[in-house]
Amino acid sequence: MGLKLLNTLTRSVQDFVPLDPSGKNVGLYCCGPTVYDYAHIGNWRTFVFGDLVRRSLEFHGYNVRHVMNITDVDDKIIRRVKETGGTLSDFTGKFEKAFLEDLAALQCRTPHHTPRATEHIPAIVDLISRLVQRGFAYQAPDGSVYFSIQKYRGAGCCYGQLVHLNFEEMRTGERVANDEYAKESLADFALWKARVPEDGAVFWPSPWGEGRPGWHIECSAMSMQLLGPSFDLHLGGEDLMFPHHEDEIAQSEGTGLQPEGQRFVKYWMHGAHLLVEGRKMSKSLGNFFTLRDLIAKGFSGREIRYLLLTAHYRETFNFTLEGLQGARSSLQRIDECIGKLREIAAGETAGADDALVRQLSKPLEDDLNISGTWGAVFEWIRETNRKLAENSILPAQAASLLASWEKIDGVLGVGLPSAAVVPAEILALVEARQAARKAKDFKQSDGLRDELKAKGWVIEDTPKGARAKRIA
RNA sequence: GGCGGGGUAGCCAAGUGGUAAGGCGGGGCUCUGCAAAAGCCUUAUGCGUCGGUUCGAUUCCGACCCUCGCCUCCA
Repeated sequence: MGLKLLNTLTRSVQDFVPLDPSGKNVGLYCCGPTVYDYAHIGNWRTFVFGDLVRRSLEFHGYNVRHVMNITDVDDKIIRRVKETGGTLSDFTGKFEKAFLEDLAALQCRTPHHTPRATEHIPAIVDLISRLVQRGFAYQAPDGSVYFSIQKYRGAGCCYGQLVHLNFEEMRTGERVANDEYAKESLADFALWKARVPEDGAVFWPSPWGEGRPGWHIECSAMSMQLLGPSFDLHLGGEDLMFPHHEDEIAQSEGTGLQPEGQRFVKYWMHGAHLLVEGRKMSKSLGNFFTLRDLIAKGFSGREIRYLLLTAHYRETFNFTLEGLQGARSSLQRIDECIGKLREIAAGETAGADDALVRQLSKPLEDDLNISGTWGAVFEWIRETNRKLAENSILPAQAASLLASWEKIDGVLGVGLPSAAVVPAEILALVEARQAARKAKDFKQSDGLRDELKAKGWVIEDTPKGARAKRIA
């Protein structure tokens, strides 16, 4: 069975069929960060979701080309650069670096390309020029260039495919008024923003005068440059459906570069937002966390990743600190079982158990039902523990189970627990305690146990002897 | 006002027209000198409320209540 995904374009779960006639290569574009600050846990949910999509595609044997943009110029960035007094690249470089570090901490596979908007100004200008030539864009009296929804629609193109908006009934609130430049129509959006004094040193030359790219254009320019005018998948948070992705479709398909009958993007996917402690994240509620905040509280990227991956990507997820504690316990349960299998396998290798791999991965095929896969994983863990308890697993079987888990973990990405290396000093204390126990000097042995605990190691007395385990 | 998600045990969360996965937490047990660790077992006659369809509904239909998101900063 193949992968099925919910396509926002059709609002239905569809079989995933790549555009590539050979059925092998897949182009994947994930809307990346705007680097004006550290990404928060809500942002991370979406990026981890993107990683799950990529890993799922790779699990199914596709050769994925994964692109994630770095938006390093926008209103917020310009404002903050001005406040800090540094240069644009110094400012954005810091947050871009942090972003990539955090992405790695969450055990996300690194995208093959992470293009920066500021390094693609020529491609952006070319794209806008083409839209102007084709009559879909115009320069307004304020010098900015806008995309005309009306002209686009007039040419028989459809605007409003991802969300069903009734433009006649749209509320024209403050935000609209604030964004009013000199557009011909309210729905038009900026492709090129004319330079204003507040921009400081942030501007580039263009056929329409000095200025900078609008919000959506960099994604169109960079995705089409790296993946072609028509590619397979485009992902983002649900809030990006409108206007960001809707506008991307318009300006990308407005170029007319797509092959006959092909869309800019075949499958659009959107990840739901999260709540933190049951409430919408906000700084004033004190439930606004960056990844760094959570790591400072003692949680690992791996634990955070696990928690973010416990719920289906299209459901609002309630992220809590209590949940993170639970994630730690759940992961330990997996680690214990894998650790025991490793001891039994003792370096032996074997092929994966295909039936088991299929059983665990099957739910994921249905629009990434990861909860179903976790359910299957834990059922398998329990069954394995039962066999482990009765000593009925042979080394070759253990090796095969490990190989199977490795395959599944290729999608889940929670990693295999690293083989524990117990320092000699700790080992000596464990042995001393064993000797004391043998001599029935329990006062001494309990003292040694306390000493080990103080050093961060807990003794695990098993029928096969004592063993030290680091306290998480 | 328009559009779109949700309401399943103490918490998190799947799922199905035929009688509720899984995780955390709790409880019990095994092991142990005692513990700890680990493991096993257990934990919803019930799926927002009220009606309807049906042999049968948590699942389909209708109404209502509550909640969240988007409607030009947004993951």
